[in-house]
Amino acid sequence: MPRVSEEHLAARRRQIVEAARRCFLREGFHRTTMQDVIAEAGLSVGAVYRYFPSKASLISAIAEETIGGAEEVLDELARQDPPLPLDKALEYALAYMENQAGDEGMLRIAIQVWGEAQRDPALGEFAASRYTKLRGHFEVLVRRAQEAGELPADADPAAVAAALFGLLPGWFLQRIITGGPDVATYLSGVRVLFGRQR
Amino acid sequence: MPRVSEEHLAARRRQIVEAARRCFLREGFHRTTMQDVIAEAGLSVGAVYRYFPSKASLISAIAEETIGGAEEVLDELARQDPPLPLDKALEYALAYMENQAGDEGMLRIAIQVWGEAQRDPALGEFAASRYTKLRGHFEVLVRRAQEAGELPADADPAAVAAALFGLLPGWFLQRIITGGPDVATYLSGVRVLFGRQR
DNA sequence: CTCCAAAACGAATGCTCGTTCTTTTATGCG
DNA sequence: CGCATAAAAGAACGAGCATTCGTTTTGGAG
Repeated sequence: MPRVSEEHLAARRRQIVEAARRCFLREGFHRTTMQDVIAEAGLSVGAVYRYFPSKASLISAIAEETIGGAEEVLDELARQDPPLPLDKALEYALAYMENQAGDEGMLRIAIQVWGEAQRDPALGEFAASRYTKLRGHFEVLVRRAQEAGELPADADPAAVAAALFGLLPGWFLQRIITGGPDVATYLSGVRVLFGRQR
Repeated sequence: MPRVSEEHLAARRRQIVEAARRCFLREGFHRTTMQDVIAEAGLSVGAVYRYFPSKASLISAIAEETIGGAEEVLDELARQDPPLPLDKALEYALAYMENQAGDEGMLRIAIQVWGEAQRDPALGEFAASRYTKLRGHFEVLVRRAQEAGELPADADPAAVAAALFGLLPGWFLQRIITGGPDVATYLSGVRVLFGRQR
């Protein structure tokens, strides 16, 4: 099997990442063994190690997928023209979160990444930069809301973005840990706090 | 050393828990070994296993401490008379969080507990019930705010409480992962979203 | 059709770690 | 003062794990 097509290589890689995702979802990073991932992928030790030199590299790949999904959504959100009012934007973002909060969703993995990021410096830096970028998308929205007169012009966009952004993990943590409120209920609570139109 | 005093037993237990806390903070649950905790406590294997029958039980004890700290604060918050306006209450709660968000703080451990709670059913149920209780304290505050006319009487107190509560992890996650905004900045953003007085 | 290198395989390795268990120490009571 | 016993010690065990590496398979170039 020499020099196989690029597509073949990419497909194998996906096959392994998907297997890892299922395993990590089921058992968490530390309880899933390489053997678990290998068996789930239906491959051999050697095959998997050809694509990922270590378990940590597999975890990184999964972290990338997790954050990448949210990034796509928030990126599109920030691009909407005309810009969505902030509460609609929040609704849009939370709709994605609700999708990913189930047993199969990426958010359970995101929570594990946070834990891991605290002790794996490489993952820590990666997470820091990507989450900062994520928040940046909200900052764009806030600026546009200011231009539209929806928010006071003298407000600090970064601060408002941080508050809005915080409402996302604020929701799905409660959802995943406590079985908390659904998005509609949560949003109704947010809107009450927001005064009225915002 | 038979039948030693209650205080001695309690002190030994604390000694072990404190050692574990330091280790877990430094290396996370999975990278700290029992040997690490034992060495940090300056005790022997046998001594530690007399107080905690397993590593999981040590993790549970730490989880208890972590959540217990927040519980005390929010409990007191809900009892304040006259009740604090919601933004002041948030400020109060966030002040505690800021205290615990540093390298030595319990919030880093809380994040690990979330990951663990997803795969250890006992810890999962424990976290679910305790976090629900935590949110309940905010619900009390919301009801009182409604009585004071600070919020519309027809709002769902549980929903508003969830939104407020979500702002806490929303802050310290950003802080710990991305080095995010300090509490004052975050609060300023929250207040902008809140319209004005709320 | 041949041949070779890339790809896949999987047995073996070596280490780490949680836990057990036997032995030693030390305390308070009689 | 010494005995009974709780507490502490720490050597040893055994399972589980990530990773290595020598071997086998296989696709495609010539």
